[in-house]
Amino acid sequence: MKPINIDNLASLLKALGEVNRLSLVCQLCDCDTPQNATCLCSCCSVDASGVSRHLKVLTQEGVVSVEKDGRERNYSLNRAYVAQQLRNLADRIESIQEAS
Amino acid sequence: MKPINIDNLASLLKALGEVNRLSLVCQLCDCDTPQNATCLCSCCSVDASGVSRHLKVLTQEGVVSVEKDGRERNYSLNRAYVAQQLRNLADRIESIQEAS
DNA sequence: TAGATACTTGCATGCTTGTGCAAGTATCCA
DNA sequence: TGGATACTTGCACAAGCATGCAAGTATCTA
Repeated sequence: MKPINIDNLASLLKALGEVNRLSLVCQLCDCDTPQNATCLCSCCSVDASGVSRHLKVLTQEGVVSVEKDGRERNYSLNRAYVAQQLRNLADRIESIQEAS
Repeated sequence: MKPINIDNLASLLKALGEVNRLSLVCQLCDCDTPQNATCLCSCCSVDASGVSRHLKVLTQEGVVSVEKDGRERNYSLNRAYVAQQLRNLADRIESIQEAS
């Protein structure tokens, strides 16, 4: 079983553990193309500056990626990375470890 | 795909997204028998009252279960539940949704 | 019964975090 | 060039959260 870096994992989970940020992630789940910040504003109850800040946190944690296009920033979900982190923890939780 | 209740999931992730709480969870991962609070104190850098409060949060979120035995409380990880929640989100994140 | 052990809880404190507003930067287009 | 659009950032503020200490409750044991 892979070792888990608790600090890193905790900050990823913390990033996902805020309602508006999780809403942003779920919104991006449902899109097969990158979305800009204005579009993403519609799914959560904060103003544009709040969304900007939430997206910054998600970017820093590797949850989303940004691509600049003119005056827009297009965000896409790092599906494989986030899913892998979650599954890694799920695996660790479900299987009793060897004391090794 | 199962619908996800964002509020509930966010509070579960928030509960897991604190370093000391995640340490407690990882500690419980490695135990095949319930552990009491004193024993769990060793794995995180807070005093007994802090551990007590963290375990309370984890209990309220369904992450762990308590069983009282005399003056001790024995905690065990709700492995199936937590793993399922994490995998459910991972599935949702990895598969592009139908607009349906 | 008295003291020890296991855990919880009230209180105070300091740090972090989410938020809106207003101002700022960058880019587009007429 | 000048205004509109897209996004970010500084500031202020309120609320939330983690923490230790000290006191409290519950249970055990000598």
